[in-house]
Amino acid sequence: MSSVREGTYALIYGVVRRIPPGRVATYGQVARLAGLPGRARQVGYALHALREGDCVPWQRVINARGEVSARAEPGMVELQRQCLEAEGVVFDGRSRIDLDRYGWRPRSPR
DNA sequence: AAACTGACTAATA
DNA sequence: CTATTAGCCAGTT
Repeated sequence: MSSVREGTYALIYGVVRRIPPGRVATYGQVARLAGLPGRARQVGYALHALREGDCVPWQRVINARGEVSARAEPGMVELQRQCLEAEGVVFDGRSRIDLDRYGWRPRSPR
């Protein structure tokens, strides 16, 4: 069926799940790919609502500046960074990721 | 049902 | 580079 009126969050999770390991996507990019252009904020809120066990690689979503966005819970930023580094993503001296190099490019040869 | 709450971004100064 | 402004929507209380 067309028009499966899933919650906005479900659409977002669907996109995030497609981000391959070792790659990152920005909130705005995820929003656009989910068919929700301009709703980058909602992506962040959706990820915040995630629970363990949802199998969504939330760690691969970062902000447009190429950095891990600040979270409410302390320690989570470092956790996210560690998870990404474990996938091979490299942070520069200012804790930023080179989107030009690690940004996910859908429909593009790996 | 109204108010509150948030893991953002792009443009401008 | 930082600060400010405006646009954004849905799940919770």
